[in-house]
Amino acid sequence: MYTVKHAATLTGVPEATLRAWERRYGVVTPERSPGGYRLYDEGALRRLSAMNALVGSGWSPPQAATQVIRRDARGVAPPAVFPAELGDPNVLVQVAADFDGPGLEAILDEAFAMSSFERVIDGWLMPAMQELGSAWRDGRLSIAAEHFVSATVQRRLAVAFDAAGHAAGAPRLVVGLARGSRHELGVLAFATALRRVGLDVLYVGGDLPADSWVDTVARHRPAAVVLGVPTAEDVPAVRETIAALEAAHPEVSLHLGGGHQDAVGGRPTLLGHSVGGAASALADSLRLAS
Amino acid sequence: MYTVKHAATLTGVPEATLRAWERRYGVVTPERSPGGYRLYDEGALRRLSAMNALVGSGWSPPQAATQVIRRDARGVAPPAVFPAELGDPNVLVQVAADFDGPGLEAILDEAFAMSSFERVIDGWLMPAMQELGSAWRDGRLSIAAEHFVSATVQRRLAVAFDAAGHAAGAPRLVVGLARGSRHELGVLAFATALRRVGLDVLYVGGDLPADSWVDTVARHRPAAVVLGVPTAEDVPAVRETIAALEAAHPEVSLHLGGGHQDAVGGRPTLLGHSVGGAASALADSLRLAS
DNA sequence: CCAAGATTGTCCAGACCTTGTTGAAGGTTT
DNA sequence: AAACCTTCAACAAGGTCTGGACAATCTTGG
Repeated sequence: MYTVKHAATLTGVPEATLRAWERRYGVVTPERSPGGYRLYDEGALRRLSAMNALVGSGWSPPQAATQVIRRDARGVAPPAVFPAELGDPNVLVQVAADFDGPGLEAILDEAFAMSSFERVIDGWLMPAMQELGSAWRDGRLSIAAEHFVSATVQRRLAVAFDAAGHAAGAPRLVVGLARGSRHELGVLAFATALRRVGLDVLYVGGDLPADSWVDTVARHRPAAVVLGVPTAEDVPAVRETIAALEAAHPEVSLHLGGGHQDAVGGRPTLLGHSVGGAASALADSLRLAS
Repeated sequence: MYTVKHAATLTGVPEATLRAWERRYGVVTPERSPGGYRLYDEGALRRLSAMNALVGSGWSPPQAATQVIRRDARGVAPPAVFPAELGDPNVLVQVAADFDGPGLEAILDEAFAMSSFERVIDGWLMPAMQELGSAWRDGRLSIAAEHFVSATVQRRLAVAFDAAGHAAGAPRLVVGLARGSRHELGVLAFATALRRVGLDVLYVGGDLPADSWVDTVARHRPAAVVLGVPTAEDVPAVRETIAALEAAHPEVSLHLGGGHQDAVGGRPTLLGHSVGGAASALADSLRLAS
């Protein structure tokens, strides 16, 4: 149990505001000590952080409070809370089960308000999508539910990618997936992170045949190419694409990302599994090279 | 719920005008906060946007208002907005050839500023995408270029879909593609148009197997199901999905859209090839039925 | 074609609402 | 005693309310 001051530092909301939110919107009703001191528990803190995140991303306070209360009443825990800790990846599974569109939007708002884009992707979104995938494999979730969430998340990432804007004059990269490969989510997140470190990213999407990769590289002369390897089934097509690119453009530097990057082998650099880290490392190496 | 200022920025209509339209023509009657502040919901915003579009294309305000009100009350489609000159569909082919990202963004901005969403889709975007496809078939364009443009356009549509918002309480629809079907562009545009006529749209994306369609319908009991048939290859999977749905949920009404809707046959309603017209016709029939 | 009248977007003033924050007066904890 | 907490009142900014007013524009009758 935490006192007001403690709660204020943990949530980042000033004490007075904490009390005002309680009085005006009833977003929490903390226990009281024998002497009348507020005592916040973890749940209260979670709600306050959630409210703070929503308000921070533009929701009006009463709206944010209603949202937080409504969701809490239904037992869906908000994703993120404390400074260091991003939330439980399972929340996505729960909104997915309910096909709760507005709830999903709120959760994404909260999550992205909570921390940097890169941290949210690495620390929460990708694990949560993993969890979603295994919920589907376990039969806890229909594929339609998984689809619904993926589609919404991908739309959100698309917005982020567009918002990250163009960087003319910076080293150029071509980013996408090999023929047959369609799980764009991770590679789109990575493309966004690359834009955010100031690179000029050409995103070609999924399912691009090897000879098209060759054409694209011939035409744009990128400083580097990034291929996603989201599933084990993608490995052969990725190898094929790499072979074609190495034959036609031996000078271009190849990089692999995604869950099955290690299974590919060969010369390409492996980017690892941290979107943020990989993006800045790649930017550094390209800037050094140029 | 949005305050006046928010509503003004979202609809592009100045606050004072918003109030005047309410006072003079009663085009909306927003809820009020306890303190008397106007609170606009999604439906109000849609009506205001519609009115703004009509006024912008030359209608007198009272006419526009009665039109908007009548459509909302009876589910009747708004008349076609003025024949504003939409651009040459070939421009897309040209930016595609150059992989000109910023240029493409600019073209899309311009197009969507030109007229209503529906008109831009029907009168420009879909023809332009057709043109793009045939440029690729003729070898005038690499598949990578086609990909690049499709991916960008789809992101733009995703943003529009999210911006169209939720309509709680309205008839619900499930919209998506059958197993193996992956050309989401048209169906996503249609889903957006459906939201814009005030329906509660659950968009499930592409590549959804027949039994998942059945599950989704069982869970959400939509008033109608919309399946896209973008290519001739999709026909068998669409038939399979229809058969499964008719077996499990004979009461739900099925609708087909997309370029190859005619090839499917059977009982489902054909939506035709105009996004705007089909959306309001569908809204009309659902509202009559309920 | 012009003048009278209606319409429409915009603006204004003074009152009221919303919300984060501050302060005073006093109780609690250690 | 020092540090912390309580409530309640009040405040400053920023936003919004109403109702009227006004210039520009459109419509209408002559």
